[in-house]
Amino acid sequence: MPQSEFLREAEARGFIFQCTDMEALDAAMQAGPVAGYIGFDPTADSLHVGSLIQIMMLRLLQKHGHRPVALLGGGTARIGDPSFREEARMLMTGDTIAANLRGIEGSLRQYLSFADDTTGAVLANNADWLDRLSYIDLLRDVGVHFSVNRMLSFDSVRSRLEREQGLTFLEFNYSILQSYDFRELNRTLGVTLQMGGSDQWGNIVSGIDLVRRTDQKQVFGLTTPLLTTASGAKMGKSARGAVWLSADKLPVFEYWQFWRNTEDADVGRFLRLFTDLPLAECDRLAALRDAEINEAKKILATEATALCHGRAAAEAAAEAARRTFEEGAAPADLPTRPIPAAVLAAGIPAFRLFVESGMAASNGEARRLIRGGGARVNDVPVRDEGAVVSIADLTDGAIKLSSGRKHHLLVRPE
RNA sequence: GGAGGGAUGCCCGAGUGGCUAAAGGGGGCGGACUGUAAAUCCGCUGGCGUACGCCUACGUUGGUUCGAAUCCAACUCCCUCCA
Repeated sequence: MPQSEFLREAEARGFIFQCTDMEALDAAMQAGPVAGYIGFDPTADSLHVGSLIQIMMLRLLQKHGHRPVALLGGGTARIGDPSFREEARMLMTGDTIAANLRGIEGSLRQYLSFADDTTGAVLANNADWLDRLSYIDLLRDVGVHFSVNRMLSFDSVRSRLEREQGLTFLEFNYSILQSYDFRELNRTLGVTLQMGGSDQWGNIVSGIDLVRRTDQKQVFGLTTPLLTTASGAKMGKSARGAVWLSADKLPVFEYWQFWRNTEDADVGRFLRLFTDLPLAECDRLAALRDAEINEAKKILATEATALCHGRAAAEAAAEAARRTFEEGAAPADLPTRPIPAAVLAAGIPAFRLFVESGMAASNGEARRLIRGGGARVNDVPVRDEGAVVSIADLTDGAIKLSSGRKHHLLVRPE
């Protein structure tokens, strides 16, 4: 049982999967502040829920008086991590990467304090050092410490070799660069801990070896479990794609809904991982049964959303959900879509309105939705495929469109 | 350099001349049940059109044929074995 505050809470909340040397790390954390880092690949212009456990881990680190370092892989993004991927990742251009870095930074700032003090978070970009590397120097300095035999034995590499897809030399080098990152952060920022998902174990251990061999220093690795939902699905996918942390890519209301729809069996685990609520409170909420657990889910949703988008936005989402689902009303804060008043005046077929408003991807999809009985206008099912919507359907200046039970939108003439 | 195998819809994967917008599964969407859960069951799942219909699609380009995802040729990429 660890003694340091950070490790104790991290363990109790379910953040820890494996540690390279729990006792020594525990001792180091009791002795003084530790700087720990996690790498984020800028593969999109926003992080998503799949990375959230890592962000929360950095947050926890900061809470207990240590320094979190977020490393953005601006350099390694140009290679792509082969770990457990079926195919080589697409190579990205510099412009794309730069735009992605900006988006990710915005999310990180929500969760971490970048204040200028001993626990202030630091944002690093490995492009700052990787871009300057000279190939020969790298081989002589770092390459000699890597055993190909050993690299081949890593699950991540082996699985790719056994597959038909193969593995390019480019990807094979990812682990070397990640190791180099660790050493670089250790040298410049005194970082002695790398954290990451359990799939990063091999890469993390490689970095630790490198630091020990070249700098004769002990550094640590700590991994989080791979998160799946209780029914086995990958965490972080919602009905409509990835659950983004950026409000530009996923409305706050949808983000709140994602957490609200957590499976019963996951409520306790998610409360502990993704909210700041005290453990005792998490346990109490998770113990609720049947319909009562819905209250726990609402708290989970509001707390998790508050961390990401701010308390006010989270409360607003909760209220919008309450009115939509518990009162069946059409509140003003549902997503709204403008439509030219003239179009509405002339009357528009319902299926077309669903397409225009973005509720359906094509006329065919909208028709199927109607045929399947899932389309509603102002909460009245659309029975007839040829039904026409017009000004007569305006209610309080808008028309409510629904696709299924959970997706609603207001169309407002302008 | 040589020999062989492969490329099918969002994904996996059948299909070896017309009955194929293409089996089956997964995923997704909708419905029922419920608690805005899970599990289960049912329907739908290329685009356009109210519809008999039209268009696009089985790696690329050409060809054979009344007719091709299916046959032929060349090309591209991937895999396996040999050198």
